[in-house]
Amino acid sequence: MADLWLILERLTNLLRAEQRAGNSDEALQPVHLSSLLFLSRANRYSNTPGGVTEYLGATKGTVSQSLQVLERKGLITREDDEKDRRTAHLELTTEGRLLLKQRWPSARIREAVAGLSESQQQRLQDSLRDFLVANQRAHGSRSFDVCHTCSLFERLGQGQFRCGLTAEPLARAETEKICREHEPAA
Amino acid sequence: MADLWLILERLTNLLRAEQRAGNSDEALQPVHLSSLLFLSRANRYSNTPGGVTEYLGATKGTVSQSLQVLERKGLITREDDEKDRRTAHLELTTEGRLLLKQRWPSARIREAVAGLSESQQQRLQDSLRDFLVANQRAHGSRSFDVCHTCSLFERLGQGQFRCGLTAEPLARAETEKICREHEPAA
DNA sequence: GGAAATAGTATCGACTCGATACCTTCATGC
DNA sequence: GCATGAAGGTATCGAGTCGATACTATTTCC
Repeated sequence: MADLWLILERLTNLLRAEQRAGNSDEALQPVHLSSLLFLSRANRYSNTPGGVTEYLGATKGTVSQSLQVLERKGLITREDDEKDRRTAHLELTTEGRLLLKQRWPSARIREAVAGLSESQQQRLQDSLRDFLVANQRAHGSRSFDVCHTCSLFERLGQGQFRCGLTAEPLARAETEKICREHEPAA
Repeated sequence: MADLWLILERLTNLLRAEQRAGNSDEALQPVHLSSLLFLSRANRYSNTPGGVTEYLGATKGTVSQSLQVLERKGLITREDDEKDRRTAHLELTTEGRLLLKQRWPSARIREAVAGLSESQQQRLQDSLRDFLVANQRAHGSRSFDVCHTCSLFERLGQGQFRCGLTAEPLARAETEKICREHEPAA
């Protein structure tokens, strides 16, 4: 299956080039866009510098710098955690949200996907998910999936939900967000 | 199909983190690895600074610098073109070939793929190819495929081949390489 | 209450990256 | 021919990534 590796390689270069393109005014790097995207969907356990670090797979020093850039540009805000004073929670500003909406997904990617039939899109999505799951199994890496698909997610009935890890109640909106502690079902 | 974009995004971050990891001695950036990979498979029309530039989708200035780094590290050599004195052909040194062999594809990616069944692998490969073709159709971007699958490739019989674009004869080994001028069949 | 783990920042050097300016060499028109 | 423009590259600048190392402040564990 030597070809598969080549295709994966070509795909990443292509998507990355796509992310870099269309940077009219602000000089946003791919990593900035990815960070904004992650933060816009991360739940309260994950929207921290550490969460972004795990998601991107970079070192915490590097991510710390990138987040400072985003803050300086007015795209995110930082709010100290109430309980753990070492960390902080990052939220997109209105400006950050607008920028993300304009830039992601890129027009070119959107058009390329639109060029596929419904069934091709579904097959692509399923295949990629297979791959992510295989990678997660092989290396125990984080799955970074939405809260309510987690094996630790608990339905208490009457529209009440709870996280089995922290034992804290979860608001409905929260259950749709990405969690860094997500455990896929066996 | 909002999920598909998210998965693509997650995949690129993952693959990129993979490429960055496992940099023991040499501090090779993902872009360096991609360049080496491309050059190791590019035919004589494509193993130039311009070819790498198109493949990576970066600007020629940026690529020029990266190639200087690779040359300084002794991973590639440069040989002036005989006919067009403006350009040069880049080849991997023995050291470059060895390094590429060790680092690509990364052990983690290999293991993740190995965790998929034969049919899953095939489906993934087909799906990704669909996507690349769709992108190529939507934007007329280069397909960067191997010579002998090109619509301009000509079989002259008796093991003789020719490029319909340059009208030059092609050695058998050459027909297996990647060409920047590749045109997919309609 | 002290030691160790955790979350993050500060700083350094090599490198990416886009933009701009520039240099050769080739192609085209006349 | 020969000028003009196009094409392929390099040089340089500034902002930013990136890993490594060192550091600070908090929390957790015993």
